[in-house]
Amino acid sequence: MSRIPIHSLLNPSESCKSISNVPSNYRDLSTFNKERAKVITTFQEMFYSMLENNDDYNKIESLIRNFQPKLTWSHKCESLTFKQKAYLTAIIQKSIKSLLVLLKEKGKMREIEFSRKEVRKINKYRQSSKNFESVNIKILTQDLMHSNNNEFKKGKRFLKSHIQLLENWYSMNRRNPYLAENDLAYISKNTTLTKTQIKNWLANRRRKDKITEVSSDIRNILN
Amino acid sequence: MSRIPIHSLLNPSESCKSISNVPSNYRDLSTFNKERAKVITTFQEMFYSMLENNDDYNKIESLIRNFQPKLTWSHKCESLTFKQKAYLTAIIQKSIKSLLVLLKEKGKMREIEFSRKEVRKINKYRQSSKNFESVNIKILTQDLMHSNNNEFKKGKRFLKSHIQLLENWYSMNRRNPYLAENDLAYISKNTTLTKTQIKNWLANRRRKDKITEVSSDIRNILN
DNA sequence: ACATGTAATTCATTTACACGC
DNA sequence: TGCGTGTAAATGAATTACATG
Repeated sequence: MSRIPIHSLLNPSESCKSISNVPSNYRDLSTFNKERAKVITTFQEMFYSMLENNDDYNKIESLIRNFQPKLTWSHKCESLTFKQKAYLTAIIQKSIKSLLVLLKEKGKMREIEFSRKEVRKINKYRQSSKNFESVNIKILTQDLMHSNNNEFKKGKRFLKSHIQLLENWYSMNRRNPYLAENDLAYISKNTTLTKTQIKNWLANRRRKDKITEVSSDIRNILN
Repeated sequence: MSRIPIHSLLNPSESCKSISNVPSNYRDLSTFNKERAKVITTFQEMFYSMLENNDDYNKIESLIRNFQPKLTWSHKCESLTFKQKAYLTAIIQKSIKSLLVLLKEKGKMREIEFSRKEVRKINKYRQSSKNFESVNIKILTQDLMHSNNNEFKKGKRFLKSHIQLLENWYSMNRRNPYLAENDLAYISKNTTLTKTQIKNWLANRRRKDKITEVSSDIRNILN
């Protein structure tokens, strides 16, 4: 698995230097960077192991959330002014957000399963705010992009074996092709598909039948 | 031959109205538009007759170049400020450029049918020179202006009736699916396909048979 | 002119997601 | 909530065009 240079994503050392009022006591800043580098390394290991384990988005997100305070370590730097600390913190949090958005947009992750309400709120915001783009800093490197691991891209075909299983379930439940509790668990266990994917697949499958039924009706009328 | 609304492409009357400081003397502006409409009409006639005569790209380009001063007639409007004149001129020149780019990009133009040698020379040149775009040896063909009629786009499907005819010819000549003089004339007469298209189609058709033959051989071995 | 390789495009289909009931 | 429905985005096979030897 090719890796994002998370270090460069989250490491604000460049930004540190560009802070308007660099503290006279450089020792503190360098300590900050050194300590944070350790934290990032730990974070990175955990992050990638989660990706490799196909852990779900919620889990990864909570990892990131839990690491945020450690990553924004600046409050321990006593020689930094409040403003500088805030600035550093903001940079890192922005980077973290970018990381998530990026992963999602590039198909490396899928939508957080927000509540219905939240989803709508986010979409509204997305539509109204043109600043959304700027939150999503494109700090992306080629490495991440050329990895072919875009599991959650839109048209990405499911494995044939999974399709087979779904089709089997469907033909067996043709009379009432709607999921019961057990069904979802069963399919979920025997594939790597998420709950949403399974539901979507069935919705699309039902529609397909409907459409082809109609068109064959039309064909019969015409012939 | 259906025609592009060159008038609407080149006519900046809309833009005129949106000029920030519309001259107090409207007469001049309307004169400008009226006069220019005449020039555009003349231009249009010549433009289309060149297209119909299959004149080459250079010739058409020089027509356009020669007409530019007349089309950007604004310098004759005394009540317009210099800034306004410049603005009108810029609009029209932009439109003219757009016209050319449009014609090229929309597949309205195709390569001239050069001799074999010439084609290779051009391709060599094309590869070495990145400025080739501006040299551009393209001509426009007959009914190219019909907006849905991008005959020379690559993946554009032939008419079903034409395919039918070609397939019929092919199945009847399966033993020796190569064109004799008469064949070409026959197909040509009963379709709107060019000589090159027919030859290409047959080459692709022969290849298709070949491929599927091979794969059925393989299938037989495997079964 | 041809076989062949391959670029560019189209089209039907698959997956994902928004929205309203 | 789950569902039907509309539709966006991506895929992959097939089609057409063109380069080269």
